[in-house]
Amino acid sequence: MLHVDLDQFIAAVEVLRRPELAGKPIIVGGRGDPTERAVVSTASYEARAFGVGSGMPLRIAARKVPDAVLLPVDAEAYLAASDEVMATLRAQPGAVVQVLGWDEAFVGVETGDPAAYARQIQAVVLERTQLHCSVGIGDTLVRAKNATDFGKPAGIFRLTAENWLDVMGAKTTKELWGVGNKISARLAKLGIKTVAELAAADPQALVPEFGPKMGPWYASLGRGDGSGTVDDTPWVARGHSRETTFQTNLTEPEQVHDAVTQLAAEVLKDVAAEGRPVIGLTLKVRYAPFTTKTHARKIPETFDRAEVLARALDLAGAIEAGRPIRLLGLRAEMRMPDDARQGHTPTRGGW
DNA sequence: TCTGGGGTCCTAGGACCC
DNA sequence: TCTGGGGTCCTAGGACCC
Repeated sequence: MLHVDLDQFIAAVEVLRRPELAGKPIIVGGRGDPTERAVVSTASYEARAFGVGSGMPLRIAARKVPDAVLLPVDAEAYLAASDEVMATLRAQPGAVVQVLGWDEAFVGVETGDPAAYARQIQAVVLERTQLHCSVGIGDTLVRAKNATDFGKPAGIFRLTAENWLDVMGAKTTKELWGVGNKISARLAKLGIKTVAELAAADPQALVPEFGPKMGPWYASLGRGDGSGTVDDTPWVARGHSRETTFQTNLTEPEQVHDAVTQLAAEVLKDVAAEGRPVIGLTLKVRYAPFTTKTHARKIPETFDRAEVLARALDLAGAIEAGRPIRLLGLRAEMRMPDDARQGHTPTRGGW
């Protein structure tokens, strides 16, 4: 199968409607204001040369590239461009398309010459949308996904059981799709630093540290193994969430009370607007300095307004118990029944 | 250097049941 | 008086992805 990934997608879309920006360092993020709390969504290659990348605070990025063109995120424009790209992929002969995000998708196809098919995709996407893409070819989803990195920009690379360890073996486990900083560090504690070491690990030996599912799953990631099937089942969202980040941290109990109450009210509106039954509603908080540590409160299914507010206040109380209060953001999540994809391979994230 | 906003999935531990 | 062994469900918390 193939993994198709648009090159510097967001920046490229911006250049298409403002051709005079071509060749300039472009940074897209937040509202395009580097004095605000926001992060970089995408930087053009010219900006990346200064060390700017996705997820970097906008303030820092702007400091690194004084001459950068800073642009606000325009989600609608990117979604429209994305739809065109995905429609183009679906129109290819024999293509089964699984969308992973605005700018990437798996394409499953039976062909004797995947490289030629990949070149064809690049040509037709460029012709139809004026966007360049890189293509990874692989015998599993994991290998195809990792292969794309070696094809960038605008190239093609192939990873199979044959060359997986030759190419990936010496890399750190963090390079793997699904292994981040935390898991990489926990693996290192077990003496596993490289992909080759993870590939050689006994899957059962990882169970005590990572659990019955994730332990063997990480071992298979190290080998590049996993599903070899592209799944084009129409997407059904399992949940929706709303998140707010405060421009300055909240420090007073009254501020926390007001903010939690307001978010709870917003998400209640979302629940009412959701056509399907909602089976859960959770409020979470984010602290500064940034940690993933959260407090959460599950809201009963009645979604009685008073009940929601009571839980919100309970959450506010829990926040205040962990003084001093330095509240960075709040998040409210609702969940819908997810009978559609029971037992699906964990890919975590994406669409 | 200081952290968006939208998602997905897994796990530990407690409550409860037979 | 002290306490098996198995199961399910729920809550809170954590990790990762784009």
